[in-house]
Amino acid sequence: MSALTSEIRVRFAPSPTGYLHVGGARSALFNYLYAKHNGGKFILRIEDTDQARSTKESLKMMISDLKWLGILWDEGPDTDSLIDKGPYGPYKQSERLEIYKKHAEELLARGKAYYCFMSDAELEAEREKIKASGLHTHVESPYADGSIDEAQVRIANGDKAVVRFKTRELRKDYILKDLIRGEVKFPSDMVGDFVLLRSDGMPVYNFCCAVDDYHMKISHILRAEEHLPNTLRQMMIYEGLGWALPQFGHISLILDDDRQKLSKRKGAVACDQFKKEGYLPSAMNNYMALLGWSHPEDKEIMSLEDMKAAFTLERVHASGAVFDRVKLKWMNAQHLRALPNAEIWKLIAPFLQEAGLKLPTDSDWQQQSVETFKSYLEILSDAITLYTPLDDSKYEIFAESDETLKMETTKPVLQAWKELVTAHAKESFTEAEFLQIQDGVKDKTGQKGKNLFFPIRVALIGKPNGAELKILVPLMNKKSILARAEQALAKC
RNA sequence: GUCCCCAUCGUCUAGUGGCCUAGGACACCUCCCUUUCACGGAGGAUACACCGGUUCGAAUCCGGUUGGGGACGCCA
Repeated sequence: MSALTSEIRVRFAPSPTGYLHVGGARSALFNYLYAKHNGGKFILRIEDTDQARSTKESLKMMISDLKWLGILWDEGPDTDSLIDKGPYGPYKQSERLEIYKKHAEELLARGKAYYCFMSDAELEAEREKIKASGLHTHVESPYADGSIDEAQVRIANGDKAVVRFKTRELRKDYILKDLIRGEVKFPSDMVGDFVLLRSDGMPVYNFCCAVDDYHMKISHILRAEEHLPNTLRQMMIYEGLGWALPQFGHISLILDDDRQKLSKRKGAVACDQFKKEGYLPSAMNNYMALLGWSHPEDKEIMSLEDMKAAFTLERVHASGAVFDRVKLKWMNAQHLRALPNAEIWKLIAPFLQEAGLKLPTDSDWQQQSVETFKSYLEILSDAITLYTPLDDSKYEIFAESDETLKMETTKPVLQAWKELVTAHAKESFTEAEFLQIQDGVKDKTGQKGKNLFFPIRVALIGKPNGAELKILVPLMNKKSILARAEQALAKC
């Protein structure tokens, strides 16, 4: 493959140890957008070498979250069967152990790595000693220059050893040309002799990451800034194995209000959580994209397609971004309200059902109700509060109605309201019919403005503020309106 | 502590030496629409961290200071 036609290949490489975090989702998004903008391939690789923490359940959750967001991959485990697809598999690191082993041996043979027999206790003691001395925190292994043959004999006899990369002879600066940060200079002693293979033979992150990126022909590595120091280790591995470096770009971190790395302790950070609260994937993507990237024409509300078309690394910037839930919510409302009413109903229906609300099933009513409540909907779960007053079994008079109920003028208004509704010949009300009754109440009692509307609204939805009465009443029927009027009256 | 990264309104950002008396969005305030609330519309307040250079000219380039963050694992 010539340099001119070389394909853009990027990857998202999560470890399946829990749900998908918004930070991870944003990394996945950027990779995806970069691939799609450039006609390249987006690969999903599973970093499951930490057997203690990786689970199949987590993998399934992760995949379902990615699927929900619509960030789909060209190579990697199939979304349903989890069976790998693509020419550079397997895509799960736990199935690539032979490859890592082979390259570790290569490094060992070249004198770039060594077996280290230090015990946990020895490492701990060494770290304490170094900490006291102040300088850096790298453990110096006494085994760095040991004979490999002798080490292998010890291992054959049952001793446990890790394979470490030897950094101490690499006295130089490594220059990374980061696509987002420009030139970054790492002194080689920034890292100590890091572990390649654990004592049980499982590879460690930096090693399999480098090996896989090479074998999977990854051209661009776009990942979060926290990986910047790892990049030095990976550069050393590439160099040790004589491989050409891919391009790197380190995206800023997503921060919490207190400017620390976003963490689950401060509220929802799992995509799944946002899904459950009723955020739309399109809004999530839109919001995440704008954390560190901007549209060339400053567009704010965008679809995935808009973003694919406009995404370039030149517009990704390097400073951290605070995750603002308020703006996310606003953005969700924008995406939601742009949808047709029937579509919105389909989205809120599961939330209403989950809340146990019994509501009319005819689609005209459903769409009309969406039209009525739309401007109050920010996230799908808001529908529950909005629709609850429409279910007779859930009707209650809220505390915020107290003031209205205490007004002297309220009782006569409610009595007149009840009388006129009773006199109404049909079970349902059109907007005009309601207006007529309302005028009747006005004439009978001489009340207008708040004195008129607040009591009626309380008798309708249990609180003085909310949607416009004339569009609310046509969503209700006579029987329930009357029952509610009784209840409100009883509280006067 | 050591190394690395970052630095424009409260927040997300535009800005790549003159178009900047710094633009947009969220949030906030005022007004309009509306006999409520929400939506929508119009307006307002609010920022180039600091100090030195370079330059005719600096938010933009360079150096330093300060502040914030990240990494220092047989986690990823």
